[in-house]
Amino acid sequence: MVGWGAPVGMSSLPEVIAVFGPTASGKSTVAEAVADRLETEVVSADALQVYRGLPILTNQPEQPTRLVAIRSLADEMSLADYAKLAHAAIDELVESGGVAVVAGGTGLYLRAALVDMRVPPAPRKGARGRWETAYDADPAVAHARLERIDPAAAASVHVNDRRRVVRALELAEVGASIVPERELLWSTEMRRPTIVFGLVVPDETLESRIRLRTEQMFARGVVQEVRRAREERISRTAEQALGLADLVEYSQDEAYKRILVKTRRYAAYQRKWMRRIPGIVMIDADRPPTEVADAILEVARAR
RNA sequence: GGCGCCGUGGCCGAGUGGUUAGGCAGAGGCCUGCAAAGCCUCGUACAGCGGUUCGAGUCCGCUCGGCGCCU
Repeated sequence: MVGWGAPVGMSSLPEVIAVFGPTASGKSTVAEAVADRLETEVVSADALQVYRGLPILTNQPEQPTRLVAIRSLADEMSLADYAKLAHAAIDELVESGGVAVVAGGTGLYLRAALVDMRVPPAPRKGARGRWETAYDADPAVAHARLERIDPAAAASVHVNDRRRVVRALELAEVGASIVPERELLWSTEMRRPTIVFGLVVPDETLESRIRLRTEQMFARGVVQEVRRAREERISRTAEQALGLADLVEYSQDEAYKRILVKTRRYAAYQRKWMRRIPGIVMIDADRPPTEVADAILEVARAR
């Protein structure tokens, strides 16, 4: 990958092996196989699998995986929280076993796990609500205000982007900025020696896997799962789980269709991320997971 | 066979004489504490043919297709 080289003639592995790919590409199974062979564990980089209570809907892996089911549905999650936990998990695995396997579905989370992005501070108490109110009163005025106190931020955040205008204002107010001093999101400066693999699956294969998985979700009882989960408070972040709203607002048949459409869209989104990850090594994943895992280990060792 | 209704871009769906409806899907881009999210950009379609008109998706006729009702 970058920043380090293996001694010539020696077979050595990077400290972190990351696996990324679109939903239903077989990420978790492959990652588990890789981890098994290396006698280590998988650290999940998935914004929704962190929640407990929706194992079917969020397609949580069967094998115990780090950072899966660690939060209750009432909790909010954030990039900064995740990054801290991910770094700790990776460090622990590397220190004890020499290598950690990171498997991601959420592009941003995967990047945050691998790179040391300096995530700007959390909003001060009340700041978020205050700026949201201001924004709702008049977006143009809010944006103009941002322009005065943080021109760079104003230039990079569109007036219609409520979330970011609000976030930028919270930060500008305390002297920070939503605009990073250094581009780290796409940086090749990893925290540790790392190699990232991208699972490549043909369109038709992905489509049929998505269908199969969605059908299985229903067969396994997502409807009941969601109904039960809905009885309690669900945080704004957990609320975004794909299908969570559809399953209560629409008939089962209609919900199935919507989930299919959204899952496809999500897969396309992940593929875009995949293409942009610097230094990513594409691996043909249109074959049994164990073979994919072998291919990954082979490439990783050759580095 | 007769009568009536309908036929809009991949889908849904406004529009009844004179600027681009809109939504969803799709494509491209952005993204630094909500990322399975959010934001930006991108579509000249009106079943076909003919007619009326300065001008028709919008009016008239015929044809085709669909639905309904009646003999």
